Amino acid sequence: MRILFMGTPDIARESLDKLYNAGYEICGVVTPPDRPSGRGMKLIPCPVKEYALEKGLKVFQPEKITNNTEFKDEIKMLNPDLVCVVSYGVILPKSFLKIPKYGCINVHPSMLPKYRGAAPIQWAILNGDETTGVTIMYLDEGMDSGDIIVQEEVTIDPDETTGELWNRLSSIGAKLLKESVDKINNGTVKSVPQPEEYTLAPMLSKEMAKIEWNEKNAQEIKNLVRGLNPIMGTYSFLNGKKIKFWRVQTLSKDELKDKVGINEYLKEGKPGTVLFAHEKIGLFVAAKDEVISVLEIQGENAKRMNISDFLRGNKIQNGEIFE
RNA sequence: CGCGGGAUGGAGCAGUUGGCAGCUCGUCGGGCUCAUAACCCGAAGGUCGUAAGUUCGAGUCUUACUCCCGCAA
Repeated sequence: MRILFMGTPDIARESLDKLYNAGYEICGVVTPPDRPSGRGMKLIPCPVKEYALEKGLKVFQPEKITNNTEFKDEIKMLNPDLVCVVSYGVILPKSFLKIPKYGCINVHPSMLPKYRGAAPIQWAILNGDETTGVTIMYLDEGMDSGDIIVQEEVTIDPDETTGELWNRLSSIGAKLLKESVDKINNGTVKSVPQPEEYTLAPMLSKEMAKIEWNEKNAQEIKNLVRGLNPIMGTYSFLNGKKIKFWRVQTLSKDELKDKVGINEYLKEGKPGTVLFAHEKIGLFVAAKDEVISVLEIQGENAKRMNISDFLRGNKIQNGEIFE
């Protein structure tokens, strides 16, 4: 079985590794072109390309796939039996999908048809879902709309971050992909069409990362923080400085009162107000309803650190306001 | 050569026009307390990222390098 692999990030790398180690012939690896990124605008190869180079696999980096006959001809020459796509980031045209004998299959980290699109893991956490999963499906011309081969559901821990869930789903995805390829290989594969009703998980936008204290309640803020960790982090301004929150917990005002006693801010602090700050106890900020306890934080030009370390060098007074 | 910030005891920070290296916390020893996010007394711990230069004298000024962070992608 000759497999052409297409993918970009680390979640894809794990799947590729699984197939490679299972002994399948990887006849080629397709990744997007290296783009200048990061500090200094250096060209940094994506994880999948890195892996492919390590293993001496043939790498293709087409600028585009639609209307790219040169690339399609190259792929036809490879004569792959199956194409496996994991987070490649581009919708493939029909003319490409028809090339491999067994078609193209995809690993999608959600329970399709829920969360079609670019950011299914992030949205599952942002929405505070209790479960999500991984789907292996055939690719068709739509976005994540093809027939389902297999799905596995997982529960989401209330404190789990996107990064943590991402890692778990990567492993499950790799496992399911390998099993699916096995079935295709021995001819026992079955698939069913997706139910009609679907939801989308669109790409995240930059603006989402700012905490709107007046609009979100404590649980929503917590979901935002863990949903954007470690993709971009959430931020808020304190005295004109951009502060990022990486990990927070929620608690009620009564619980905070039991912990630190009553003070004037706790009585009438508006959302965003620092209700209590102490290097040994923590940083507590008023949300619309309850209280946010900040556990991991990052100051301007600083690195991430736990709240105690941060408060040692950055004195925050009760009553200061995040906005 | 995309723009900018930073590197100072174990941790987080301050250090003014170059002139004995400081703060909070932690650590160790002692005291007080039923208790603590408590308090009191004492101690240890730094060749100030690396290399060179200016100077009587550099954490502080100049140059190069390494690593970290933010923006932008």
